[in-house]
Amino acid sequence: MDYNFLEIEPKWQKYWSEKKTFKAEIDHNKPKFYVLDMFPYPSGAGLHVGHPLGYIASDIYARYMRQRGYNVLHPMGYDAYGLPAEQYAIQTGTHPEVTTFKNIDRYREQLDRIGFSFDWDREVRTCDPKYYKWTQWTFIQLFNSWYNNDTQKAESIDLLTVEFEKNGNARINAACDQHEPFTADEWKAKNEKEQQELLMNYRLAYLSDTMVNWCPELGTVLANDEVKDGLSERGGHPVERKLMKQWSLRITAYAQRLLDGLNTIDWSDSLKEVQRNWIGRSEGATCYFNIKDHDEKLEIFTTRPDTMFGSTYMVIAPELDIVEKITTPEQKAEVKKYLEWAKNRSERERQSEVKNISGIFTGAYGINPLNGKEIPIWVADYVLAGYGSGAIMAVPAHDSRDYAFAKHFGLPIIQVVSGGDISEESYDAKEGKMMNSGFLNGMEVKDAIRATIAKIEEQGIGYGTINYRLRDAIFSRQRYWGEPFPVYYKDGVPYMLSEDKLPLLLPEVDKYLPTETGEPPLARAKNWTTEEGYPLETNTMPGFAGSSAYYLRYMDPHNDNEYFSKETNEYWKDVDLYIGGDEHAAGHLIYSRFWNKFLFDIGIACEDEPFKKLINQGKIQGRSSFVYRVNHEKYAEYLLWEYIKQIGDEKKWIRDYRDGHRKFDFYNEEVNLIIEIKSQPKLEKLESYYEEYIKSTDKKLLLLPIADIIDMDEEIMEATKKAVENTDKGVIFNHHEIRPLKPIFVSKGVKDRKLFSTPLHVDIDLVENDILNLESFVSWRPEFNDAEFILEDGKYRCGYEIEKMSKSKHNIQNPDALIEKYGADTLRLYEMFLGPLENHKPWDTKGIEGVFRFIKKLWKLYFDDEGNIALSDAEPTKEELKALHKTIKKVKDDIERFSFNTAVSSFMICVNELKDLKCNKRSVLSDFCILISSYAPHIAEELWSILGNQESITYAKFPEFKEEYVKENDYSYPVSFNGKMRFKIDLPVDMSKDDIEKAVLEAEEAQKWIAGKTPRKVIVVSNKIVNIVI
RNA sequence: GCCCAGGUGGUGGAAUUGGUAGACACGAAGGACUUAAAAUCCUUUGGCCAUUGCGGCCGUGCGGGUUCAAGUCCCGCCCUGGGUACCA
Repeated sequence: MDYNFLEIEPKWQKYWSEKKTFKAEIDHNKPKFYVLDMFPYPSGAGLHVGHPLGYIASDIYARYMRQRGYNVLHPMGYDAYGLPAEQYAIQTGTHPEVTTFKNIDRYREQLDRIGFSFDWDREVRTCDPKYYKWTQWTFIQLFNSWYNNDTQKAESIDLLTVEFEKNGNARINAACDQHEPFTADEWKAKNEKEQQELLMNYRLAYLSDTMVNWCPELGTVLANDEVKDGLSERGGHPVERKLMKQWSLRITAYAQRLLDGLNTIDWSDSLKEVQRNWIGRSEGATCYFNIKDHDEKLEIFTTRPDTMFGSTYMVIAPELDIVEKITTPEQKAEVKKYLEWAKNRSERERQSEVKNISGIFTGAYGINPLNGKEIPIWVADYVLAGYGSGAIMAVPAHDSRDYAFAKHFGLPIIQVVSGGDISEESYDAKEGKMMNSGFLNGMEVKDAIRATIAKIEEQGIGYGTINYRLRDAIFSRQRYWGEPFPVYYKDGVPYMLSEDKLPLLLPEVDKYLPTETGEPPLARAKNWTTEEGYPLETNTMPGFAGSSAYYLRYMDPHNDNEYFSKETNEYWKDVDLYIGGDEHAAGHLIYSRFWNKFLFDIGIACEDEPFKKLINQGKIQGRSSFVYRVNHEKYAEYLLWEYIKQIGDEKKWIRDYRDGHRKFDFYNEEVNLIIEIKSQPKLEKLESYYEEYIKSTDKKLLLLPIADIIDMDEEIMEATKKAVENTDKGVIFNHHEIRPLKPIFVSKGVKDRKLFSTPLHVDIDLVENDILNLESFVSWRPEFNDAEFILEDGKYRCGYEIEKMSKSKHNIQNPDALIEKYGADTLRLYEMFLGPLENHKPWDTKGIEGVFRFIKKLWKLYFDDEGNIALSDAEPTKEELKALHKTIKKVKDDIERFSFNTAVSSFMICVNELKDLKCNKRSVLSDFCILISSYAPHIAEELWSILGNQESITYAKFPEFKEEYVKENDYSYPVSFNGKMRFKIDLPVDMSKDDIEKAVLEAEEAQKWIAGKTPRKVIVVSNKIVNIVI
């Protein structure tokens, strides 16, 4: 019987699906284990080989844990809202749901062919009303909550209003935009609208005028993590700053908890680092500086209060209102000009520009509270309005930006921390003793920071504080294809729908574009109002809304009364293993943690952190192939240059490309060489053109007519020749190597190829081992029918480069084709064998053959030469047991430390050994079958049934490792001399160190190296190594 | 600039706690079987020198150091990839 994966694989996929083998149900007799993949956005292109990488790894882990006796939850679903389907809808009128569902079907089909052990009964789609009902529900809860900094958790807004009635806001310490104190009476005096407006400052989901990233091209705002380098992450369109009324989530309230939580979870250091940077905590002090001749104070934030004595000027961000208030009449005009200029610079301009130093003096002076010195106040756009208070005390001696600014405008620089030279650059390190700093002198920086904070607190002019870079998450999108907000407006004030009205269904619209008046597409919906006629919100939620808590919904996906039941949540708790790409490090993974913490606060979720262990699988990159097309012009130049090298000293020659005319490509003192190219004067002008030029120069003229290799009219050619011959200075140069006008491709190794050819992507299917199939190439690109190929050793060798997989690069590897050729088991094993899961690695199909050979070898262990099942019930030999148990240990260890690639090689080693031992023992092969079943489930199921089992191998017990089978009597000691391994000697494992030393020194080989000398030292490490120092 | 990860044969990678560097594969070369091809099997395969066998020297980006012993630890550099950027 041959290994026929085309038959085996669909057979077992059908079996699993029919028997619901992977259905997970609460079972209190078993420990739970939750393995989750980041659910995919179903794009139109389908899966390529990079997608399943993480899914295969998580599937192996899930299957392994089932065999270890865990109750495994391993669900899959779809992140179904997204821009591509909407863009397609705008172009074609097709409802995004139609496109999305079609893509989902295609994804499902592809996923099914790889043999994943998902519990498909739990599938969720974010665009399903039954699902987004709970996204809307959570939004209502966020709206109805505020964050209490005293208790460090979200609390009900109703309790807050009760407190306002009683005491005003005096005793409330909230994460809040409201700083003005008010009394209970003042609160009660407010009308409904005013109260609502005030409460908006407290709510965790709030509506406000916010500076947003507006993308005109996409017609929507974007979150900070959706903008890269001033361009939209999707589509790469320009993004500008704009003030708009938008829903936001007060994620900043959770900044400290999001930071602290990182210490409790098992994520990679680099990923935690990304999150820490994104949150951007900095400790420092807030301090108020008096302004000379003004009642106003200037609030500043600094992380270096210790350097306050070194502050020689202050800077305010141009956006701040206080600028106008304090500017002196003399400076008014200048400042106004500057503010105007700063305002009109777009965000992208500001970012892409080489750091220009700009700023203007306001005429006002601040007073340094520690030494009473008057220091000038400047306006400059290197200070950002959005961070801290938008104003700084500048300490040029110890901050590089202040330093550059001070140097530029000639402001004083005073060193206050010793230990660095500030003549060329600032000394930013927090090390050294204080100087020029009054009461701080002689202190270490750390102590000085503490002392300064104590001092300003004592004087009541400041306090120690913490700032975060994290911004609130803007939650409105002006799009159609997203969750509608459960919000209506009464008198311009937003109210939540009652929960029994959920889900608020996404309405039908005639077009998916904004309205003529610029309103979002939902404004096109008919009767988009409540029953009472109040208008509904026309924005929709962003992509991260639906993906922020899908892992919780998997626990109880069909529950229409609750998000998920308490029972299911308390059983499944949190995700034990989460696998996905690192592109979500700053977006999804922060939002999810925030969302989860909020649900935890309101008592819905029982765990504070959602993802205990997280692994980022690396991207699989494509390996593009290239052919090198000769650029005729450059080639001619190259040949010419080679010629020059032959005739003389090339150093005297200059290559010139000026004016883009490329008339005088090479020249020296006596001669101009001209390469005549396509773009030349009209025929009638040509003769006079050259004659004029020739007259104007004393030099000799060497003309290279390359009409025979580029399109040059014969007449023009003649005219050119004539022009040259009319003078006595002209020479016509003909190079014998110049080739006819045809496309030319040079093989990779041809000398100086880079100088005259340009690489061109070639479809990877036309290339094998970097050798191009010329016939297929020409039929792929008929326009190169008459092309000439410059070969090496009779072959055309292609170049290659590792790049992102994409259609335009012709390097897409589709898993379907590989599954047809090798089967899903081989694909699974190969993707794991490629390298460590977390590495980015190039896809290269060369290696898949080796894995396929291995699978076939494994299959053959169960059969004799005639192809009949041949299994023996005899006792396994010592060697067979050793091979098996070595592998059991290795595979178990490797899976548990997520080293999937090394487990595959230990499978290979084991099969090689069993094959050499001609092992056909049922017990050994049976255990091995279980070992490999998580990696290659189809072949394992088939062999498992051949072994006589009736049930699926899914719940077979993972074999137990027995030390006794791998124990050896002897260990082969490597013996090294001065650290260099010289020979090996077999000695009993339990031999004493003294005896080992003796035995080694007496060994015949040892004598050669000792060479009569006395060893100075002998190091014996039991069952490891012996080192002799001579 | 700053932060993080990494640098090992022709290629992907292995070496888990400082203890035999290059496991396992790919590719390449040679051979067996075959009319031939495919498939399969066997041998060799880090570099250099020696080659009649024995062998020897060098070698984990570079330069130092610690150690009986360094791919692994420490110091200083170089390079690659990623994140981030007037965040005070």
